[in-house]
Amino acid sequence: MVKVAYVEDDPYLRDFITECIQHDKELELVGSAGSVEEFLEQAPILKKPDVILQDISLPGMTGLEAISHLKNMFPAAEIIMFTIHDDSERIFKAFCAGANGYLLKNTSFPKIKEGILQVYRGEAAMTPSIARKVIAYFKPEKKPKEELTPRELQIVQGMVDGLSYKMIADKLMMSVNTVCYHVKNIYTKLQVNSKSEVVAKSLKGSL
Amino acid sequence: MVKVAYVEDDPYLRDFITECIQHDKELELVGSAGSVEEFLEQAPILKKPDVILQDISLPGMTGLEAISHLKNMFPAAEIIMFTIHDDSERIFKAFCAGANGYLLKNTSFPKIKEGILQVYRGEAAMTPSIARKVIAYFKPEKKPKEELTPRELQIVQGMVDGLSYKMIADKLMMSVNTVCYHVKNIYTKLQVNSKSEVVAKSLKGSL
DNA sequence: TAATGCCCCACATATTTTTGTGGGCAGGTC
DNA sequence: GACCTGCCCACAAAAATATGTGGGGCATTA
Repeated sequence: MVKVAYVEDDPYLRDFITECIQHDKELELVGSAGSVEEFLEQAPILKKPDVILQDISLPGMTGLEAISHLKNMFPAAEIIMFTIHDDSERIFKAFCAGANGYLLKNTSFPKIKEGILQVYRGEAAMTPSIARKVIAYFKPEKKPKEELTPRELQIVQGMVDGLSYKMIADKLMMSVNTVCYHVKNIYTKLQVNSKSEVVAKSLKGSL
Repeated sequence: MVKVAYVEDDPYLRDFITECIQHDKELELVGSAGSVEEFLEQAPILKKPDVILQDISLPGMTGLEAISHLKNMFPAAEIIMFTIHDDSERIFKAFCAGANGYLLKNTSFPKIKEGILQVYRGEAAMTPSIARKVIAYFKPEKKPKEELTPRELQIVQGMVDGLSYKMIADKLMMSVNTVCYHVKNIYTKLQVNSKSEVVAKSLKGSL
């Protein structure tokens, strides 16, 4: 039996989901609250949940803010965000904060259960359209208007690696003067004025 | 009918999956090959696939290398990687290269079909254990053994923003000498020797 | 009290980076 | 041929960075 807790301020939805959980042979409802504060109050007397289904829009503390508190109170519990919000910012914040699931509220209960079992098994659970946004994060940004030449890209890589011009020169078998020559062209193309700006731009923009 | 193509060198698996596709009322097999090269040869005479199921380990060109070629040949097609490989490097590369699905080979055909329909709808499809690895990417790395002080963090932010020491000094209302003082401490704590290394470390490690 | 950590500042010097000028070569295009 | 692009190199000088030394103040802790 997977022990599940659920934090949700909409009483109708909370009743519906808790009923479904209680009637499921593989799940056990161990807690339910209309706000994070209420749930954290109950926490000391609850069986420890394996999985917490966590709404985001709540009175008082938001579901996102709740994550670190929940992780403190129940270190072993998996957290699934359950919400109408599908913006990348919230998705990103939830996963960074420690959630391992993110389901939209139009998800059927069988799919919710599937997600609960997935995170319980150490996997992740996402509504497919959320997954799409997650992997969009990895897609390279549009290239700068003026592309860097192969040699320039090598210089940039040396910068990112923390090498001085002398070290880049040694590595690429050229003179320090040639490094300076390429650096100047790179600065013009990227519209920057310092080495650290190149590094920052490179690491942020996937050159 | 969703038009599906499948590239797979294992003939038994290819036969099994193609048979399943051919017998499914919602899917239409429009192509099948034992290697990328073979598939690209057939391409001009194929109906354009909506979804390409793409193995990674292949004779000749790998499935990862194939992605850009496939995107060129079939710009509108969605690509699902279908493979035994579950390492983060291949996952990362596949999504960066343009895939929107990544399913492991132990996935049942009904789940494969579900993934095909998901990407066809503009969503993403991932085996849940793959999804876990994807969101692990967002988890903050462990903090450095020695934490930076509040003032040091402000200096680091100035570096990341591409500011010179003089500009950081102006912004934080201190002298350039004080900036140098803090920079020196930062370098010792982070075990680096240059500004660009701090920037790189900061952007890679979520200080 | 002393020790420690954080913050602040000055000065000095060596090294590195930034920017400008000048020169050359090779390959491709018109 | 002339022109463009990319690559290579040198020299010069100003600015920025890196590193060392010395000094001070304040708060906390033993």
